[in-house]
Amino acid sequence: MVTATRNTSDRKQEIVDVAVKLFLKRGVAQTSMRDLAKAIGVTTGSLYHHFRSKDEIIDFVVQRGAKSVDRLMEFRRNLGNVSPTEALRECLNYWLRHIHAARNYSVFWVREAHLIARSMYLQPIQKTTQDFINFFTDLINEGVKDGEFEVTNPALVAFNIWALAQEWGLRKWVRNMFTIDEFIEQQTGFIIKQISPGRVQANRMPYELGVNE
Amino acid sequence: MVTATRNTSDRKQEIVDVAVKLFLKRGVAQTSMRDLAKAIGVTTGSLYHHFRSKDEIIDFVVQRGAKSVDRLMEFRRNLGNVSPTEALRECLNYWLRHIHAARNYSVFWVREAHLIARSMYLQPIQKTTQDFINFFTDLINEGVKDGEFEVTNPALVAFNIWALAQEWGLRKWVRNMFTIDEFIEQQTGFIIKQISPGRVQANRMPYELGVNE
DNA sequence: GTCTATATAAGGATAGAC
DNA sequence: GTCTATCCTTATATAGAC
Repeated sequence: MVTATRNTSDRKQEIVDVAVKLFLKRGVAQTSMRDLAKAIGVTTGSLYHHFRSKDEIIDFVVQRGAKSVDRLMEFRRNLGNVSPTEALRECLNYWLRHIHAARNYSVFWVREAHLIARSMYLQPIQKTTQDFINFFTDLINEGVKDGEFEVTNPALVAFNIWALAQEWGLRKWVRNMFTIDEFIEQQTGFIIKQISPGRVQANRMPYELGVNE
Repeated sequence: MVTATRNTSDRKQEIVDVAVKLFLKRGVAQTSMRDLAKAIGVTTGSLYHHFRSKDEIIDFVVQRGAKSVDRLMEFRRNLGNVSPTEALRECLNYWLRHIHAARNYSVFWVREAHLIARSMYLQPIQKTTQDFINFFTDLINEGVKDGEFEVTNPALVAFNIWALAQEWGLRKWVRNMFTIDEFIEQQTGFIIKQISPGRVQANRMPYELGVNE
């Protein structure tokens, strides 16, 4: 460090960045203000100059993550008037890349939503999740109306997208198994195939359970 | 309570059961021995009579969860010589019902694997996950050999099964959206459709990305 | 087997010097 | 803006009585 003092917003940013890294690695509860200070190379006193409490740091991170679905919606609007299939492809690509690139910021707070359960954090987290499910449900419903998709329960597909994105962000072992490009390409293929019209004839169909019936 | 003292193994069981409930609800780190004692209606001194440490309680729970994949494999062996499609259907049904019924026991430690990261817990957790992925990968590969399935990357399908089961167990909001029966039936349909041979012709196929290519 | 009381450590937060 | 020093609370864990 060259100067004894620094720009406030720089330091604030640094605190948040390092905090997120530690939160993701060890969990929010297991990351103490002392740990955080040590990782940055300052003392706790300094931390409390920039943030009034640990909660305020957490809140800062949560608020940032909560904006991600808004950006997804904006992305979809900017696509303009494309077919539902193309919109779905593009949005899947956008979202999975977003989760991959920003996994430090976007994932930990979903994992820990219940652990840091206070209304202050829970409300934006629940809203974000709900917005996400609604967004993809609507998108798939458009395709159903156009006849491009055929699916009984669009919300379940939306849930599946949510689930696979979350797990991709959370689990390092998955990211070691596939590249992000493979992952996106094949998952997109799977999702599209799931909801494409036309029954796929399996060699046997031994049960009364029909597909999507 | 009728008697002042109780059977040791009963109490041990009770401690573990209540501990798991609290772990799932609030997280391991946020569950103190005081909380646990209070929830059971004893004092911490009593807890330490049955377990030498909090870690020993956690370990007990983790070990129990680690057995679940072994039972899945046993279930599959007992199915005998059925077609891969039927085996997949049955195993999916078995696993999702297991996760649903035992979600308190089977899910929390996967969520918190990184948070309680010590080699002592991590090793069985990683092994369990790996066994699970390998199990479904093998099962799908059988079907590919028989021509019942057609898929480039069976491990990715196995991952998807893992992901949707995990999220089902972890997220109450999903369980409010669907019944477990709906969930199993439709997810099974999705998975089978994903890996069934034959291209589904979408109305448009605007990209160079082929399905499973 | 369970209790009370307490040792010991760790974490959040603050006061005040520089 | 950062430091040192410290308060206060909570947590794990133990000792010893009943």
